[in-house]
Amino acid sequence: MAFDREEFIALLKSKGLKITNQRLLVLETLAACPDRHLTAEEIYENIKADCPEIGLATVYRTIQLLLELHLIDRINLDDGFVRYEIGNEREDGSKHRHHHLICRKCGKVLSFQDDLLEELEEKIVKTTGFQVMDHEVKLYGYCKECGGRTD
Amino acid sequence: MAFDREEFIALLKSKGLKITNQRLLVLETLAACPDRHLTAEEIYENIKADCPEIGLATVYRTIQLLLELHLIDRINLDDGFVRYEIGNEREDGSKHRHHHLICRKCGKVLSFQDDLLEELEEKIVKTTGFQVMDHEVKLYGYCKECGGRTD
DNA sequence: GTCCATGCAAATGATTTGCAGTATC
DNA sequence: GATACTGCAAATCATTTGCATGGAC
Repeated sequence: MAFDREEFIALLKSKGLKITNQRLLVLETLAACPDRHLTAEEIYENIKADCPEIGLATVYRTIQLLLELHLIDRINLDDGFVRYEIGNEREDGSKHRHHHLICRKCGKVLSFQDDLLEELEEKIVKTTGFQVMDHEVKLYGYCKECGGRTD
Repeated sequence: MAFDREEFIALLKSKGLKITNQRLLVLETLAACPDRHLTAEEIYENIKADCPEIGLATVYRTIQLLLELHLIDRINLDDGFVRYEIGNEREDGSKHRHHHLICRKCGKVLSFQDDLLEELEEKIVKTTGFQVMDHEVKLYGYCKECGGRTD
């Protein structure tokens, strides 16, 4: 899952958008690093290896496009950089966003999947009438390697 | 809780920091709107009513200071602005951060408190060895008033 | 009086935008 | 061949910083 080149091309076509090498490269770069969380600058640097003429503005414009197509997600780890990762919707189309464990010492980011929040979402609908469609969870702490806190 | 002027003054003194009107005003402004989530610019505009000579840079510097003192929290609702709110630690000093419900239609932000995540945190320690110290949860959806989704 | 804090203006840095050239359809 | 997309450079906008003045202790 995650990235199907033909599917992406078909999607672009169906929207009347052009298939360009740059668009393929940006999505491929994000698909190639499902565990890393790349900044726009990192995506740009990665692509420049294969395609030195690409411009940073194009990377930003493509990211915008991919966000609108719901192919990628934006993550903000509050380290001053916005990051992006390939999206993962469930077969039924509902979001199955995974969450992030952020190490306060080394900055490493681990991902985990958990649907524990469904219980919480139900509770919220009952008490506030707010309909929850999506959620984002960030957990801050210390990874196994960094262990002892140094706050 | 939330804001005690005398306590704040004592804290500044104990750190060798000076008590200035600007510092008091920034913290008072945040304490006065516990439910709103103000941007630096909004805090600045609010204070200018009482104290027109205050500079935006001072607001930013004071926010930085208050974050370091753990008196306020930073929230990022991904609307392009970073927001701040008065902190609320529990008596035992542990964090009791509340979470945010963000309406995709009107942009309203509701807060809620819930410790449901403690269960999840335990699970994470067991499976990954990651020690969770703090967490942040954002739930996106539609508030009671906006009801029907318009995605 | 000392030194920290402030205000202003200039600097920074991520992201965006205008525009002319280029590639896709 | 028309038009959407790209690359470049300039513009933008939140936030930070340098520096001289002002205020707290």
